[in-house]
Amino acid sequence: MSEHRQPGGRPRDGRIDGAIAQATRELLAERGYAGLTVDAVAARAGVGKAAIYRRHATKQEMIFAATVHDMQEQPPPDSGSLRGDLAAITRTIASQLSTAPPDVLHGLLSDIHADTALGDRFTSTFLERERLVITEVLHRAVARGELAERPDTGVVHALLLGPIFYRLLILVDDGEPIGDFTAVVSETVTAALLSGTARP
Amino acid sequence: MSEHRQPGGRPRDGRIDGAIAQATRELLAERGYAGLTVDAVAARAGVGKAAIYRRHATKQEMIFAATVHDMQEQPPPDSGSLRGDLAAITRTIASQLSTAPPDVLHGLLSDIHADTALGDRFTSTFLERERLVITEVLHRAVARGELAERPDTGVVHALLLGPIFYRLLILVDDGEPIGDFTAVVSETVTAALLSGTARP
Amino acid sequence: MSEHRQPGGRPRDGRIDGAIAQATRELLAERGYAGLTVDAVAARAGVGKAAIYRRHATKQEMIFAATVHDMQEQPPPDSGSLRGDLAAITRTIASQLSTAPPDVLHGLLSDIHADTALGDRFTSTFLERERLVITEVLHRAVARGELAERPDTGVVHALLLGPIFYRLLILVDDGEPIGDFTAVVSETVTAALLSGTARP
Amino acid sequence: MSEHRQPGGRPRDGRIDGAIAQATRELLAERGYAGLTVDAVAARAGVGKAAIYRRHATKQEMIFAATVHDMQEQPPPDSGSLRGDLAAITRTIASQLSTAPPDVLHGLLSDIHADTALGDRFTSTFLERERLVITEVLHRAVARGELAERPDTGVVHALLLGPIFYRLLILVDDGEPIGDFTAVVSETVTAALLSGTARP
DNA sequence: CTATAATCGAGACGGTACGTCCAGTCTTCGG
DNA sequence: CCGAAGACTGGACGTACCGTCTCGATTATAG
Repeated sequence: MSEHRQPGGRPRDGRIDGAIAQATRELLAERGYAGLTVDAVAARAGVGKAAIYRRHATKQEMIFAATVHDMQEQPPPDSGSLRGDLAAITRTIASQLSTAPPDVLHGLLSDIHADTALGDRFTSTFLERERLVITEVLHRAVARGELAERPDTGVVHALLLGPIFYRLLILVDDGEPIGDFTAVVSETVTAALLSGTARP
Repeated sequence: MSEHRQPGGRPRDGRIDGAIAQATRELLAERGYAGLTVDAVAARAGVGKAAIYRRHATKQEMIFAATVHDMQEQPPPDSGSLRGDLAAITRTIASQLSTAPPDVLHGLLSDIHADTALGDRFTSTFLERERLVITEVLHRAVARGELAERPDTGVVHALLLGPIFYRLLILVDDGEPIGDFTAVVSETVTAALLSGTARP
Repeated sequence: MSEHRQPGGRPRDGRIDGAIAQATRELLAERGYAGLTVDAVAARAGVGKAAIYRRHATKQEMIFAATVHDMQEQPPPDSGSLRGDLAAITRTIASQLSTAPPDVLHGLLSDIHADTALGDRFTSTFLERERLVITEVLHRAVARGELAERPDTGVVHALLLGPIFYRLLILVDDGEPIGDFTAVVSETVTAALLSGTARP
Repeated sequence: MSEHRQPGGRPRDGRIDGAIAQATRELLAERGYAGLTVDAVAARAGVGKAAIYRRHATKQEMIFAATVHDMQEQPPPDSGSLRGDLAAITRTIASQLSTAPPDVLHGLLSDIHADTALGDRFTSTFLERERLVITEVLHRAVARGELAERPDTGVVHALLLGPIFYRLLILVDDGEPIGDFTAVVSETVTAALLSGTARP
């Protein structure tokens, strides 16, 4: 859904992309994922449906673009210790996951798993990037001498982010502040790694 | 959606409930969550749509009933140690989550979070039961003297089941056998609890 | 159900109106009034149901539009005598009523009397026009000097068209050719008017 | 739909027939022909649906029985003249047609023409009886010497009853009292017959 | 300065599914 | 067997929404 025109013809109006994204986010907040219709987005954005479909192949792509647009994970600055690096990662993920309501994230995940193309985009945009971040942090720990060998990235990935997802997307209405929880998670995984427990 | 019959009138045909549930499961497997239609379920089950809607208010309720029908978690038999109990829990959950394809579970979670009524049923049917299981296991560990005080159930809940969900529903296509992974998870959480790391 | 387009938007495809009307007429002929379904009309016309409901609020409106589309009665050319004018009217009505099978006309009348909006449209489209035709013909007769005063239009209306309706829609399967009968009717009414019998 | 029980088993409760008929008539008056449902009739009559279908093969038969149950035309007492006899017939028919609202009669006619079995019953119950009445009256007139030969019954039938139907079922909302109109009709037909106009 | 070409809002199009409503049948219980 | 109650199949209804297409009007670059 990009790279599409060389000269000739009227250029796309850049403001429209923003209007679509904003209308999408507003309507998701107002009516929920299931209640979102493309017609409503077009109306709210003051835009024709064709303008939307010229930019996004499906409704799901549109939502994807509008909600996760800039979630591009970067490895955290080296904090000097594995403990600090993992804590930074959990905090970042937790705050990103908190920006959208749970029903939107579930809807998105559902559509992602129903559509191969979107699934691949999701994997390469997020999961792959998360893997890289974790691999980098583990690499630092090995270089520092904190870890004797590099643990399996996939295991750490699930161990570290799984509880955050579960807490935010499944349990949802726990009263406790999420900050305390992320600290427990990173601390637990750090301890497991340092003690060699989390070795498959 | 239950207990609504006093005498008089033809009783519901119990076989129909089963036929609907089975047709739903078959079609979910064949066509995926998004491809499931109520008409197709009715046709496959050899049943009128009215019979379905007499039992389930919406398509989502029908799927919910058909897929999670008997997933009623029981506390595992006392294995004699916290380590053994937690390992049993992760194995059970992992095997239950593996029975349905990921797109079905995501679809269901999505619908659950889009519908308060369904969400409440989900919470009380599953999450609450999982909480009870975990609370019971932690209670045993305290009684045994393995733990000095009872940790927060919610934290352990997310710490234990989160990675399983993440691994099965988000990462999905990891080559490794899931059994090894569940062992790592339960081992990690056990270690954290015994060492007192997972205290909020 | 008309005059609703200012610029903007794709214009209605005029061919679709025709396709709907024709499919409706064909299916009425093939399956009868009771056997007509909107889905079948859409399928036969190669058209979506939405296109039908964009044009007609209900199935009945669709049938109404398809069957009585162009039945717009005009006063017959002045034949020079009341007798000739009335004969022309009965012939016209009889031939129009013969174009649709009786079950269609009864179904339509039934629906018309069940729905005020449709009833008003029917009245203004047909009955009013028939009244005008008859009034005009009676006016000519007065002008010619055939009649001393103008008889009540409603009485003549029922006296002239009632027998035709009854014969075609109620008795139905009389062997005699309808042409002979219309002649008798117009002759009878003419005689009654000229002799002053039909004066209330 | 009759003649069906010799000994054995519980006898039919005769009061039920009446309750069904009355509930049908009430609901027709309240909700119109199109709004009548069998369930509603059963509920109003305090009766099971089976009791209705044990007595009437279809909803239409039920309505037929409830509305036209006793409309059994008898030849009017000999008034001494064709004029008087025809006037009696039109008055009787007009008063019978006025007992049910027009939408009910149209609905019934529509269903009658959609269903051969009902159509035959209608024909033999009403049309045939009307024919007999008219034939008898014409016979009297011939015997009296008022008419030289017996006119075609079918023609007189349509000529006499057609205007009444048209006036009551099609035009409907004419302000004039129907009594005046029936007089005009019978007078017109009488004159036509006596003068020999209505000869095919 | 005109021609070409892609854009825009608006909204109609085919298709598909939803959830509702009845008709007519069947099944239970009790009388 | 009759009766009330109510579940059953089957199938149409009218609504909603998706993704596509068409219209007339705009707005750039290319010639």
